[in-house]
Amino acid sequence: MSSQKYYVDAPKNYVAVDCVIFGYEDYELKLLLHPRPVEPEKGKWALMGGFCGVDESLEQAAERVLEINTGLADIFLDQVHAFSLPQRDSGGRVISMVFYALIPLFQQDVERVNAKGAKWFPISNFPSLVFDHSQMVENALKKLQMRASYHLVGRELLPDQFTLMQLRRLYEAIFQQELDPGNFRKKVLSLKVLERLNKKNTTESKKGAYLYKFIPKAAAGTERILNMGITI
Amino acid sequence: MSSQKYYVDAPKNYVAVDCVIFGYEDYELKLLLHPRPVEPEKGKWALMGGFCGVDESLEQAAERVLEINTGLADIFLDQVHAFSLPQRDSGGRVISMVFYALIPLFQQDVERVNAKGAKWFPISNFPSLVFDHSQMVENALKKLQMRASYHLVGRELLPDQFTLMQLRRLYEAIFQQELDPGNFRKKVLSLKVLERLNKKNTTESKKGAYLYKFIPKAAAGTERILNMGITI
DNA sequence: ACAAAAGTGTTCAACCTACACCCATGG
DNA sequence: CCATGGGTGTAGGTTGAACACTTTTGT
Repeated sequence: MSSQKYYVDAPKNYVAVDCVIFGYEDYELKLLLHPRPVEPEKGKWALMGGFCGVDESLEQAAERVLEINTGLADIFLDQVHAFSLPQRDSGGRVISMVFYALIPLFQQDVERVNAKGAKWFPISNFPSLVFDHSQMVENALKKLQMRASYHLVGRELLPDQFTLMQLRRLYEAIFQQELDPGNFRKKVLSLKVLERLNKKNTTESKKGAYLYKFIPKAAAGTERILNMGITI
Repeated sequence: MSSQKYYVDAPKNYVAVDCVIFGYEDYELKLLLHPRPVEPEKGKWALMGGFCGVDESLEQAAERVLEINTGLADIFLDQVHAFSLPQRDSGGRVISMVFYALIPLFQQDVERVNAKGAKWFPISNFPSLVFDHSQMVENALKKLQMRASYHLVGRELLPDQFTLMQLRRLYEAIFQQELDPGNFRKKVLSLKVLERLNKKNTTESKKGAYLYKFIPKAAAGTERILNMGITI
């Protein structure tokens, strides 16, 4: 079927994906950047990206970019926005689909990440980026906040087992604001998507805090809205 | 700058836009479809679409498609999702960006719309569509519902002046559920984005209802969330 | 008179917010 | 003993859902 040539006269474009890669460490939301490996603007800080081949979907292209740069597969990915102003890339007319990815930082392939000079930056303080990549980050963060106010996002960013304090600190990092510990606990537990384990973590507090894990998606009840007051 | 040839070896793809065009009439949300004008699948019901040229953004391409088919410019457009499975279009590998558009139905160019057999269908009952277009409609409706629960969308779909009943009927059409007249009125007015005029519409009720209009965006206060209970 | 929509008010439950308070323990 | 986080409880305000009630007028 695709051997037929229906659209021979139609224009073709370069199509790329750019990945806004989020991780969480040291109570901070982080962003993975690398020095752009190709001209133009070679060497300047940029999002990781690549062209979309003719036999792969945009999602597959983004997975490929992630796998090459972090060694990780099976990563949460979500479309953010397509950037397509004809002059956005000084190297040519490239339509770029932005994805954001959520990476469990502790299980990354550190050597591969470091190999080409990639670095994690705190979301609150990262260098200026090539082209429209800064705007891509801004859009991606908004979309992540949106998602985080509807779904608990810890599953993709935290270890399998975690304390409620760790989950709260993650949310504080995502929304850049402090949250009331007691209220956060009650709200999150009311969602009934966490299971308390019979273990305690005593490294981060004297008393020790119960560890929780996410109920497997299939078994989880209907998730409810988490009202984090995001108005767009 | 774009005369430089940086990306000569990179793959190129056909890129298209498809528009999910929403209108509102007779207390129903409607969808504009036309018989697909080209092979393959020529003649079957489809969204209006077109290829993205090398000198225009995706948004400009969508505006062009809209202008050609409805005669309207300056239409509200919002990106929905990019569909890019390699086999999604049996005519070739086309990456398609879906937009939804909100059209003030009463000011459309009826002749132009009818010229190529286009028709408005109620959102609750439209024919099956080519390729993945049905899924595009589904995604677009969800996105519209999302937007409508954050922003009052009447500005793009209703006449300049309208009654609160008309606005409520619009929301009932978008969310496919009845809304309490009293509560809707209170909620909407509390947003402080409507201005009551000293005129009444007496064609839809015996008593007559005040007409309202949207406060111009610049002068409007900060819009607040309209909680229509949408969980995604 | 009656039906239908306009417009206002009231009640109850649910929820969010801001705290206070006790518990456990490592230093 | 005291600072820190763990965990529970509570008082007050806000909001949404359901619904009662009065007003107005065309038929």
